[in-house]
Order: sequence, then C-alpha cells, then structure tokens
Amino acid sequence: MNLKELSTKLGLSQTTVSRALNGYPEVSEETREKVRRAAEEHNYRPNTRARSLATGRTMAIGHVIPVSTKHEMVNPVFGDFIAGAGEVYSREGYDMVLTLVEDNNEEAAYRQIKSRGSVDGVVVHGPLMDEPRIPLLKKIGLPFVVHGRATNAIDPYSWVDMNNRRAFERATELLLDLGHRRIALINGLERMDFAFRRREGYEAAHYNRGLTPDPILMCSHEMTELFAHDTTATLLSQPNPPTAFLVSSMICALGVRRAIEERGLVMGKDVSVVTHDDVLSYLRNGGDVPIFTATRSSVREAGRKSAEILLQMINDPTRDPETVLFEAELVLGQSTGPALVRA
Amino acid sequence: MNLKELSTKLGLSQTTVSRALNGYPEVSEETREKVRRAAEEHNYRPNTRARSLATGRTMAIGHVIPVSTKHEMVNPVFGDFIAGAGEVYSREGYDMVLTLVEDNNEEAAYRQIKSRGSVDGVVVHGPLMDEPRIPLLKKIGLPFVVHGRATNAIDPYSWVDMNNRRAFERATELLLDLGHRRIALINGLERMDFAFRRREGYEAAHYNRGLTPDPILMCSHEMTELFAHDTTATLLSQPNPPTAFLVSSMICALGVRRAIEERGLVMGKDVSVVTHDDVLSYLRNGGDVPIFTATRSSVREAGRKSAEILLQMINDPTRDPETVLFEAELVLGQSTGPALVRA
DNA sequence: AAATTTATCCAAAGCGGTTTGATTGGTGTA
DNA sequence: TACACCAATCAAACCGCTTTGGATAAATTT
Repeated sequence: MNLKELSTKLGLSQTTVSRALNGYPEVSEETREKVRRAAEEHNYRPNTRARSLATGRTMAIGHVIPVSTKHEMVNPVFGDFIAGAGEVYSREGYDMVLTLVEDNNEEAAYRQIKSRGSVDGVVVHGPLMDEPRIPLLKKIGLPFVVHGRATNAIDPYSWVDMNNRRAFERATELLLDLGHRRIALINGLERMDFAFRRREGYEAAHYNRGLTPDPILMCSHEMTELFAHDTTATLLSQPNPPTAFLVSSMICALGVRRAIEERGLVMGKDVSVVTHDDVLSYLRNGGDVPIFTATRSSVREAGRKSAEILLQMINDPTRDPETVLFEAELVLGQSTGPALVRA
Repeated sequence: MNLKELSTKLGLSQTTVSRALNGYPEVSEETREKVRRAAEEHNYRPNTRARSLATGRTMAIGHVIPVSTKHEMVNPVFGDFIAGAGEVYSREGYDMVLTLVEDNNEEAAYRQIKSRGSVDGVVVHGPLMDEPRIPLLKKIGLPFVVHGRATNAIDPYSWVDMNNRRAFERATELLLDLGHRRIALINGLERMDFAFRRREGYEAAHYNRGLTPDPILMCSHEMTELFAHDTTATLLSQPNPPTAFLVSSMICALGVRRAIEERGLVMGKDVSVVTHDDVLSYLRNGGDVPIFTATRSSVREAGRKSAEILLQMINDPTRDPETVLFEAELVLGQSTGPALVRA
C-alpha cells in the first residue's frame, strides 16, 4: 500500500493525504480523521526512502564502529552504549545504521557515508588523542557527536564524555590514602584518549603528594580478561610487587582478581583493586556491598545523551557545539583495604 | 555532486554515466574509463536513497534487538555476532540497520519495518521456543534468517544455530565420566530456545545412563555474572552440594568461579566447571591450557554465516530455506577433574 | 453587490537515481 | 546501392514521497 493507492481509494489527492498524515493545518479535521483511519486499516506507512529523498532528511543516524584488524576486537562497552542511544532514536523515529570499519581506512568510510547520504549524522566512537575524524567531519559537513574527547583537537565540537582524569585521580587518591605506594595501572590502549586521560589522573594523584609512580607498574593494552590476568600475574611475581591495582574495566578486573586468587592472595586484604565500572547490563558490580571498589559511570546514559545532542544539532544546525561531562561516582566495595605493612 | 551534475560536466547523459558506473556493457570502454575517473575525482557516489527508490532494493539489512524491558539487558553476545555479520555486509555493500525493540511489542516493530521498506531482509535474534516472529515474517514476506531455532516452528525457514543439545549432552557426559553425579546446570532463560535445548542435552545425558538429574540443581535466569555467582553460592552451601557445574556462558562461568573460590574451594579440583564459550573477542578462554573446560562455538562465525545466507536469499528469492548447524568443540581446560569421593 | 479572506483541496514539479524505448552513425552484406 | 545490424548514446518515464503554487467555493469585509 503506497500513498497513491491510498489516496485513490479515499478519492483524495496525494497531497491531501500526505498533509493529513503529517499534521498540516490545511486539512479539515474531518478528512484528517478519515485518512488516518484508512491508513491504519490498510497498515500504510510512508516509504522511508521516498520520504527521505523528498525531504532531504534520512531519519537515520550512523554509528561507525572501529574494528581492530589485528585482534578482531569489538569493544564490549558498545552494546550498552547502543542500547542507550537506541532508546532515544526509536522514541524520535530515527533508525540507527551501523558501519564496521577496519581501523586503517576510517577516512574513506566517513567520506563514503557522507556522499552516499544515508544518514543525517554520526556518532564517533573510540576517539584517539589525535583524532583525524573530527576535522574531517567538520570539513565534509556531517553533523556528529563524539563519545569521548580528543585531547589534541583544536576547534570546538560536540562530545559526551566521562571525566576519566578526575575519576582515576580520585581512585588513586583513595588507594594512596589507604597506604598503598606501589599501585599498578592496568590501562587500555593509551593512544585511545580515555586511556591517556586515565593515566594522567593516576600520575597526577601521585605527583600531588610528591610521589612518582613506577613506570614498570603502568601497563597498557587492549582490555581483555586475559591481558589483565597475565599482566597481574607477572607483576605479582616480581620482587617488589604492587599492593594495589587500578583497573580500566570490569572485564579486566575479573582477570586481575583471577591472578590474585591464583596466587592464594585475598582481594581486599592482601591486594586492593579499584576498577572502572561502565555499568554494563550483564556485568553488574553486584551485591549489597559491591564486589569491586569502582569508579562508576553508566555508558548507557552516555549513549542516551549523545543521541539527544546529535538530534538537537540535526534539528537546529546553527546550534553551537554542546558538551557533557559526566563525573564518575566512587563506589566503595569489598576489593579495597589498607596496605599491609611489609614484614 | 550528483549524477546530473556529473553528467553535464562530462557532456554525457545521465543514462550513460549511470550505466558506465554500474558496469553495463552498452558503454564503450573509453567513455567508461573517463566517467570512472571523473567520478573518482569529484568523489561522486550515488545517493543510496535515490538508488534504492529506483531499484526497489535498499541494500540494507535489519537487525532487531530485543531489549529486556525489566532488566535493561543487552545480550553481550550481540556485539560479536554483529561484527561477523558486518564483515559480510560491508564486503557486499550492504548497510546494517539496528532496531531496538522492547520485548513486548515485537510484532508491531516487524510490521513497521516491512511497511516502511527500509531493509531488504532481517536477522532474527534470540528466538523463543514458540516464536511468533517466524510465521509473521513469512506472512508479510520479508526475507529473514534466524540466529538460533524455534523448536515449535512448523514451516521450514532459514536458520543458523549451534547444536546446543549435543554440546550440553557431551559436556554432561564428560562430567559423568569423571564421576560427577550432582551436576548443577546454570542455564539462560528457558523460554529462549537455546537454553531449552541445552537443558534437553543435559537431561538426555543423565537419562542415557539411567540417572535422573535433581531438579534443584537446574537453574535458569538471565545470564549475568551476579546471578551465576549467587546461585552457585546458594547451591554450594546446601547439605548435598553439586560437585560440578555446567554453565551457559563465560560471563556466568566467571560468577561461578567467584562463588567457588569464595568458599575456599579450588575449581578443577574440589568443583568442576564446564561452560559454553561463544569465543567473544574480549573474553577469550585463554592460556595454553584454557582456564575453562568448554563447549566452544564462535558466535562471530555464526554472524558471518547468517549474513551470507540472508544475502543469498535476497538475491534469489526462489531459493529454499537454508540451515546451518555448527557443532561445538569440546575443549579440555583446567576447570574439570574427577569427582572427589566423599569421605 | 463587489472585493477580499479563508478554508480546503489539487496538479505538477521536484528529490537523485535506474531503466525502457528510441535515435544515431557506422559496418557488413546481398 | 540498399538493407539489415550493431554499438553507443540519449530523452523521458518511473520509484513514492513532499511541497510549491494555484484553484475553488464559502465566509467575511467593505
């Protein structure tokens, strides 16, 4: 059932039917109701493609997912972010289109997206410190919002981020307060902006107290359970092992815990752990007292917010870039305790 | 830059330019090359919407993600499945559009997808035993392939599944061979087809040896780390606790292990664990000898295969439904060992 | 009563492609 | 020389919608 058929069936012009359904005032309420009922009855819905061709708006938002070529890694955070953004999109009648892009030719991908014209805007995931996509998108004129920030970006742009630096600074302070002096940092890849900021926070907390973190304790890698485990195991077997771990994700935290327990140590007693918790739906830091002491910020909420901002920008292109910075909660759990005084 | 502009710039008709770029034979190689270069130079790419309006093909595949209203749960498996499917889509020039649907009004969602005409086909995720979407999609004539199966479906349809029953039967047999007699089943929601089949396999292995599993040992829930942990903790504290656990996902397995170790027990010695491993990119069952003994089947591979089948169906609608059944490997890891004889 | 508004509705022109059905000039053949 | 045939190109129709610029009749104003 298309507009033409529906309008002949009603004995009206396409114009009138279209206007009736789209709420234009130049249609009598009587006919509008008639049209509405007929549309309902025949299960008519305007063809998205035709509509978007006519209006110039596609009613779709693109998400470009960088896929690590080497490790075939998909960021587990992604599912929940999408879920948050998706809520907003479906409420506002937008589709979400996903494009997987190998991390080596992103520029081409974005150019293609623009010239094929299949979305009204994009969400940029996983920004690096030097993020070429930001000037690129600006240049080609595709509305966008970044999940995260790019430290070295010059011009203003819209972003939604968590205060990674502050969160990890606070977490480190907590551990220092507890007397820990050798704190390992199990970080993500530090060309990723968020990971870089986290390290900054970690270092700042040390410097603020006149301490210098031991470079050997700072590890950076793709955030898998395995990496976290192996690294932790290695660090713990060294002569002067860390007494605490600051960890970049729940997944990694699980690996850290495994390594700790493998050595017969008790987390929260022999070794302290603070992790960042993205509040993933399937990995809640559960219990009355959370397992892990954690810096907590919902990535799902970030997804919602990003989507909202992007839609606003699309509806009003004159708007200035908008930014949202979430502060992470610091949640005390069972995984932290005072540093043991060495015998 | 659009077709019209490009063709006037070249002094050719739109027809010729279009044909040249789409590889039609009625264009001389000379002009084709000229057109190609000009398109390249001006970064021209046909507008997706216009093209799909003209051809009737949208070059997009829909994925409808059921989102549990109650638990705001996004299946973690989803990211990797998408990654696999996405590989195929981008190779074949398809877009992937995601629709999040609250699990209570899926029918409306699919009808809308069809009538809005924004995709050429859909992948159905998370089929239930009685899956209303299968007859629905058949009725409305939208090509689809199901990731998983629906036990009670009558008509044939295309699906890609893992042999859940067989995998869990083998896993159970392994545990029985090791002498375990009280084997707990930490399962997903059993209205989900895969979970139902897994229980069938678990039960069959018992029955085949004249054993009857204790209903108290069979648990079913959304597969979170927390549920697995709490359930395991409860079971282990009972008078006649299980000596082995058969677990539905790596995430759950992490919860099971946590509960085991909390009690001061050693996994693989005091308690055995076999889990299913979807080979998620960020949760590898790593090491030379895997941590967990596991039934293993790559969900990413399932994503690839599903996409391939769907595209074939779209390209040739006369094709009969195609089905793929992956057999899971049974991988021996460190988490299983002989049942201890009770003192 | 004539002129102007107002309330409804419509025909037709896009949107940016693809595809059908000519048209043209050149070759080969009878 | 006349005819059929082929290769290369084009004008125009079409996909399904929105939107511009009237058209018509009724209501209001002058």
